[in-house]
Amino acid sequence: MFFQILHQSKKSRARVGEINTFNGIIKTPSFVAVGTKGTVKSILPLLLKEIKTQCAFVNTYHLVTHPGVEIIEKAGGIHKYTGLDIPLMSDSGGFQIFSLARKKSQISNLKSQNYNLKFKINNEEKEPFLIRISDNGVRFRSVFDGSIIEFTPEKSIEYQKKIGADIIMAFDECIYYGADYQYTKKATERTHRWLLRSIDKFKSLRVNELKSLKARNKNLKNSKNFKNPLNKIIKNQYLYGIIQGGVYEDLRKQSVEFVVSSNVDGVAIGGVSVGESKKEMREQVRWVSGFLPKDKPVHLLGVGQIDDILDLVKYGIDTFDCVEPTRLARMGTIYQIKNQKSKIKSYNSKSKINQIDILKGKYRFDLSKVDENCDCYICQNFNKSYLHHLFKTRELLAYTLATYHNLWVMEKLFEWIREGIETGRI
RNA sequence: UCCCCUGUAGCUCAAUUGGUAGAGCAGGUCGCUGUUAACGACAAGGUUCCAGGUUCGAGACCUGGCGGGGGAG
Repeated sequence: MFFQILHQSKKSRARVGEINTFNGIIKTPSFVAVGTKGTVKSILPLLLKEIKTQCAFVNTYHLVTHPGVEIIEKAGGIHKYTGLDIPLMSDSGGFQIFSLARKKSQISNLKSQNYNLKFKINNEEKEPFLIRISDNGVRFRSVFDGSIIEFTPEKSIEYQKKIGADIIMAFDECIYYGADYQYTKKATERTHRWLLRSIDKFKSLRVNELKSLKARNKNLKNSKNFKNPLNKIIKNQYLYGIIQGGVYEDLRKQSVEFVVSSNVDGVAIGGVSVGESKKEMREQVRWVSGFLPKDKPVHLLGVGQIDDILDLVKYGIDTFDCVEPTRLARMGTIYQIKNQKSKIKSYNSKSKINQIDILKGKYRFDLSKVDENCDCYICQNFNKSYLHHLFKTRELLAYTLATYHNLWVMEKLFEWIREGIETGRI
């Protein structure tokens, strides 16, 4: 069974569960570390094991631009290619419609079908990375070499099949913040059509695979080492559909209903954390929370910050991917576990975790532990002054130490949350 | 003792033929939510070594100090 709920909270929609993949089990609620280009930046895969990171998130667009999906497939898939031997999810590339556009004006140009191939940033003409969105798909420019790449739902699925992550995403359009109702409706409906095409492609690839496997089996059956790998091949990837709908309640509800009723293995909520306020972001999740499936895992794309997570778990979110702990770590922001002895009246994530900026001058002479209340390798072995020093002198180890610690704290947070649900506190 | 070079922001350096000083780094503050991110934004910071002089006007030119570097004896 791909997903099962082990404990359902009576206080909220929060639940403790398990996602079963062929590369391991993910205990949920869980954090998904971001490893866009096939690496959780600055962290060796073996350290991820130590941190107990359960799952990582790679990006199809980035892997298509480099090194290309063919070579990953040839290497035996993303797990083998990268050494990331934990469950992996891949994003479809849909987020890049938002993130590579950068400028609203560029989207407006796209909307009005006047495709300016150049746009200005600081009076400098730039080639756009997002060239065109149409019903068929999207044309991007590679951030690696500027070459033009086309993404359609079919291609995204094909790419993701070759990459070989355990959980893959249907191709969607991450709608920019500030889009009007009309555009949001149009884009959301397009995402729905893309979902059906993603599912069709996903199925047909599976059928083809099955056929070729059966053919191969005929030759293999008599072999001594033969074990029936059919199941593994047939169900080695799971497909999630993505909910859009922007900041409009009715569109969000239409979207969740559409996605949940479609034949997917899990659902993801997209189009959040694109510049809206926290309140708006939570609202968008709340609107759909009552319609989320009970028998399928629910992923929230791109969230969260420490103080977002608990509330969203209560809305029924099982997994979260976010660059926050890893990016902040590289920028010198270190999570700190607050003194657990202090009385915590209302149980929330913020009351548990703090942030400090290790680059601040005051840490230069501070020999205290990076985090007094943390038992990770970093906190057992290094002090603030040393970490500050590594950052100020741009020593590469800085990024590794900080990322290790932040991911460790993230895992702690989710451990508390799972425990809290199991013991009825959440 | 003499000769040459030099002195501008905490540091390293800019500043057209003299038109009342700019940048990088450091220091400071802030930001980062499906990673174009070991990133980005902002603010602050100077009686241009001192004292005279030339000039409408000097960081630039002149004189004399003082400090630094180099060379010759």
